Amino acid sequence: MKRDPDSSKDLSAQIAAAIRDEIMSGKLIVDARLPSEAELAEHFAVSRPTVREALKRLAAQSLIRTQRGATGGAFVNRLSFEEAYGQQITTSTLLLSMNAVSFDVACEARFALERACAPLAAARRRPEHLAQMRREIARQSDPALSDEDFCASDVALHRALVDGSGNPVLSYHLAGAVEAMQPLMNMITFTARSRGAIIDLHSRITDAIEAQDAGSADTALCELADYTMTLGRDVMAARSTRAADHSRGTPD
Amino acid sequence: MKRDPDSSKDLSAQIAAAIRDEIMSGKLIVDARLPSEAELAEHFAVSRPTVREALKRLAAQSLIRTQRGATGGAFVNRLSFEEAYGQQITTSTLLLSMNAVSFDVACEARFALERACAPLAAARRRPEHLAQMRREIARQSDPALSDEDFCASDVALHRALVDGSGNPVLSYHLAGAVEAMQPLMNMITFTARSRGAIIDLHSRITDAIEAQDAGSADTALCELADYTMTLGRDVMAARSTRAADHSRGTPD
DNA sequence: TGAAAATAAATTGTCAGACAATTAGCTTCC
DNA sequence: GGAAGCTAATTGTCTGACAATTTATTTTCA
Repeated sequence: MKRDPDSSKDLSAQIAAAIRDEIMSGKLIVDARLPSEAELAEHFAVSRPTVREALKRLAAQSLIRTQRGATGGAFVNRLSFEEAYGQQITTSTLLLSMNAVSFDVACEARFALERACAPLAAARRRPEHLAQMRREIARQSDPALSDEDFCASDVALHRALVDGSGNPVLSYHLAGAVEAMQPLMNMITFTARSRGAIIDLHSRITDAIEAQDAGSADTALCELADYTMTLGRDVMAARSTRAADHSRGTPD
Repeated sequence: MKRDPDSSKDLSAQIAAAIRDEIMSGKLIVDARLPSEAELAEHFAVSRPTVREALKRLAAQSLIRTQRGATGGAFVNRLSFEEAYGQQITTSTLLLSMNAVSFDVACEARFALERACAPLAAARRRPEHLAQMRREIARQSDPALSDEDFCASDVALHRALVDGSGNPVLSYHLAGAVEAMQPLMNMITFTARSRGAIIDLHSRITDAIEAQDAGSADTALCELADYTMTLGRDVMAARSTRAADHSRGTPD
């Protein structure tokens, strides 16, 4: 375990990288205990605060966990699916919001991936997945629901569909794609008519999944993708029209 | 910007969470400068080392970057696709290696997602994507190539295919799925025969993408998925047979 | 006057040492 | 035997200091 001496990075970054390599290469296995902070400080010839900064970097990625007390220390953490979901969602959401990713591109990616899950979900969905989807459809049918909650329910329904594939790795990869769309969807104002259309498509998808009819599910998903993109384009068009009006001095 | 007072987490984790919320909610926009460490320490009523640990946590997730000097400080970082790829790959690789995910499950997820890219790639692939794929096929045809390099080239080919979809968000989501398979693929010993079969399928896929024939590309991808899973199952079978022999005391 | 050089100021990076809080294990006492 | 207390190890946090780096300002000199 050695840090790169002629690196331009911070000491704490170098040390974090050295330990990360040990973990990713399998030299440090799950639940293995790292040397104490004092020992690491001595080993790398740095001070304890510097070691601590390095450890916090690793903790931020859920690579280690720490425990106080006599038998405490830093331990290699088994990255759980839950933690991985969380990181996936954080990264995906920021990537989309910070890079001016167009609604169309994000939507295309999301539905392309979701369509990949549909056949598996149709084959393997279990009663709880169907129940979850029906529950969300019921929620969405409440006209008192705010646009934001409508989007949240939309996300929940789609995650249930993805989970129906019975492949946790697939669920993990899709988590970011589905959740990161929520902020973009929140820009849309859902009229009673558009809600009705979406709920109708959600019902068709759920019915198809229940009937294990992958073809119908795919068709409905494609229609939903088209419809969602249309809504997105309408918002963009309205926005640019308003901006143009503003620049010409037209009142609101 | 306030930290949760009755949280069981570390102070540095609470502060990191508070700042992360500000970034994710958009209150701190890209390139905005955070208060200096001394100011943050005063604001949160903690010491500077604690603030620094919090900032390192955020830096580990590429949420901020720091700069020394008079006009330096911590700035909200625009999460680039490159950085997001990296985090995606790290997380995916660890998730698979630490959770005893079966080869089949990981493989199924990967090919399901990749099949979702194929139609888009067939429609939009550009010459550089085809060239990259051909180049990797040529590399793979060299019998002197080690198994590890063969896998690396395999990953490179599939990433070129994914990038051919022309959707960077899709490429981002697939990066983890494709790259994280590499350690699992490395467990397989590729015979000349299996290499030939794989290269043949790679060629068919590339030809189909070049001909913009999404159907043929999908068929070849499915065959490749089946073949890869067969190889994986053979390895597992051989391994369990050997283990059983060992437990009965049979010599190697 | 203009440009180069020196200086000052602000900020992060690093260090040393200390004490608090927590936890496991051991010891002592009943 | 069990409960209470003590001890040791370890992480969590604080204080204060100095080094390194970068920008802005001032001074100096041609």
